[in-house]
Amino acid sequence: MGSAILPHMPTMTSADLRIHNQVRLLRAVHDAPEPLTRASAARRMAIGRNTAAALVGELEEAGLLHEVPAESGGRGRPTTRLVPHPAGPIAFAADVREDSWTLAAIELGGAMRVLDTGEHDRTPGVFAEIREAVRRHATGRLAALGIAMAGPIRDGRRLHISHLGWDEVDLDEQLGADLPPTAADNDARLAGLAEARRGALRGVGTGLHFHIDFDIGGTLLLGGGAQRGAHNIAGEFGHMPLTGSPLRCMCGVQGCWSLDVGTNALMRHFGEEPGYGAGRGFARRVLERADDGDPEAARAVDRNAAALGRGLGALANALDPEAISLSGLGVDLLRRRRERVEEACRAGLMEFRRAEPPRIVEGTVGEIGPLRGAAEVAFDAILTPEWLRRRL
Amino acid sequence: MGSAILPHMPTMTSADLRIHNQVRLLRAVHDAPEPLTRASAARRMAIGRNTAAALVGELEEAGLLHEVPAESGGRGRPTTRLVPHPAGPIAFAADVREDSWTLAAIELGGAMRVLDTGEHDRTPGVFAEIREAVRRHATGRLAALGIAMAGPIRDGRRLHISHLGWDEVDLDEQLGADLPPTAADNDARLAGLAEARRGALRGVGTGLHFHIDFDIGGTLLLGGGAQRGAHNIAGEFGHMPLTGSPLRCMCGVQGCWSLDVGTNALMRHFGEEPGYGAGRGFARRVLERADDGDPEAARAVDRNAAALGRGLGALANALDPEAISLSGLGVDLLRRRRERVEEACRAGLMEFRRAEPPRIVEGTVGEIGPLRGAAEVAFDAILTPEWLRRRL
DNA sequence: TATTTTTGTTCTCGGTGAGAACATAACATG
DNA sequence: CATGTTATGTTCTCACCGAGAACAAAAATA
Repeated sequence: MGSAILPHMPTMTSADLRIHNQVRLLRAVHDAPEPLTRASAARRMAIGRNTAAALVGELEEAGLLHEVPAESGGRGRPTTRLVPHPAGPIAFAADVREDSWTLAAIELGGAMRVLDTGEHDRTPGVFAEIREAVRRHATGRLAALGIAMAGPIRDGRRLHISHLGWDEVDLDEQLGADLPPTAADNDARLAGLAEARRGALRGVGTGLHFHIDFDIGGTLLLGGGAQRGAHNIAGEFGHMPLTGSPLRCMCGVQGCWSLDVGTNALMRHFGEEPGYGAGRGFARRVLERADDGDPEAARAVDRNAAALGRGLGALANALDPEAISLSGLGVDLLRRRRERVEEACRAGLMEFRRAEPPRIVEGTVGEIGPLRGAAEVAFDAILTPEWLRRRL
Repeated sequence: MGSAILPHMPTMTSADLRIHNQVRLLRAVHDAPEPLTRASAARRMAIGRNTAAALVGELEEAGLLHEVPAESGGRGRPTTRLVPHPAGPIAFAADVREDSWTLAAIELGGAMRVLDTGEHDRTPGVFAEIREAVRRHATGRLAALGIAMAGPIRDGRRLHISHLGWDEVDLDEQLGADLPPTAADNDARLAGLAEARRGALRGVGTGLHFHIDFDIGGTLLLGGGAQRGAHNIAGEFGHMPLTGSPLRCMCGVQGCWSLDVGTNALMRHFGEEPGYGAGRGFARRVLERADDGDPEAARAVDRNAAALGRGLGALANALDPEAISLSGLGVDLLRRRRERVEEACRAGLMEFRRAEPPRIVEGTVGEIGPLRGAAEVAFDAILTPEWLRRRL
């Protein structure tokens, strides 16, 4: 009783109602774990089979959906599966790591195919490479582009990626004007969105996802969407002082959680200078040594895991998630030190929350989380009444 | 491009479309800063004047809206103001403080009238008093009840209020079954909701509100709604370790922000035992002495303000609010130490956020924030297609 | 071969909001 | 005081929608 967000209540005519239902059908096809038929779509959408038939007919006419004979499934009249139309919209998704990039194509329903990858010199010149790759692979079906970036993107277009030395890089300027509609977002957020749509947090009303690499970043997930904030730069949970570090962070603040969780913290434990690039190998070796019984490596991993748990507990007090998923190094920490993470989390929970702590789970989308999430935000731009009105 | 929350897309027929528009009109009347006319409602809703006339006619017939002659406003045919129907729904709102309670009635549009107040003995017996007061004042118009509580309410009905010694108090049990549909929520969250709907955060897409009394609690506000969490117990930002306190909090965790912000922190500064009741007077006297130049009182207020700002900075990194509003002691701290709060906030912001920090503003709803918020959640339950379908 | 099950197709019905045209009632101007 | 202007209200027609029922079709089962 009493929902968190006031429902969006747009102006609507009968024609708008039709578009509304066409979008619902496309969204249902896109999100369904297994292919839909007309009758199953009608049931899922609580509409008549006549209405479903009309919607499917119009979307096929518009080159958005297609029907192919379904495998025989027992008694009853044979039916068809609803699949992406051969001329239907395709989204490109790009994932920009700090020294490499990947471009993939995704169609309605989520099937993904990697088109191109490359390395880059850590300058904004990477966007020229991506632009070129998009141009090379684009067809008339290309409808939207999603881009995952390893850092915050203020207002959706101003990049601040401190470990690449980028400050106030303007994405629109870098990409130029001849790309399809483009949405860029932070890679940790997109990884979280991927878990919410197609991974460990599917169906979760309130969730948190954290990606741990050199440091930790994440996103608050609400009803299948990611909380972006006023300027699109929410999610920097790693830059909250949750574990009492006396050190100054490279973000400009003292005491960030990121100083205690992630590869940088492992490196610092051994007196190494935190940095990027070769650090991942270092973290891998620390984990291996800890597995092999090296006490100092074990201590470093213990502290990382405890710090992770402490922060998760604090965030659970504030945001009350049903589940928390982890990716990157978070999966490694969880597999090796689940009890320690959960114990530290529990210690950070207010007394009355301890009987029912949030579930802490491994993300299931894996390393393609940012790419998968970029695909989802591209399709979010497609599966709208506005886009469909222009297409019909 | 790409909204945070996936839009809710319900099944809809022509009849549903009508109900949809009737709800939109009622919501518009409820939320408008000044009374609407038919023509202004039509403009605001982007519908024809004929449709507006039909909607108004049906809602008048249903006893939900009424038209009274509007004051003459220049040239043009005289029109009418849309006002609550004399037989229209009324919401009751109750605010339960730790030793007193208030009951008020609110009609569509937000006009509020206090019906009853009382003191209570800090036991759940207060609910019998409220039940009795509701019964005494109820008429056939009573449609919903909202209740503000000074503590978390798990799953909307299980109360945990540590400073009253309540643990696992079941609200449904306490209230009985013969009240109208009831929504209970935390007072800090309801105060935030009040600011979002009718106060300092009106129109803000992403906001934070904090209420400071003995400690600090708040809520994340998104699109006019409050983020509740999986079990309705989000918002305990005060129980995150944002300011490095070594102390153990009464919530069961070490290092909570609430140990450094609020009346309890002021009391502790002077070696007083944190507690409730008389503490507010103590806080008032500390503020007055600080105003009068007492150096120790000034130091205590300085530290409180600095701790407040530090925590706000950390939360701004994580949640990226456009604005942050404060109530209770927060208004006092802001008025006296705005520079200190803002400076500490800025120091806690990541470097690239400092050019555009979130606005920090005084809440404008005032002490009736929780009551006003309780009224809003009660009306959220009324202004729905489901409620309207039953009513028509 | 007949029956059952599931899905597809056709038809009619009643709902909606839009837009245009006209009507009404005020105020401003000459 | 008459006329024109402005803003709103009312009426009418139109074209859109989805629902529900009935019937048709194509499979599997008995």
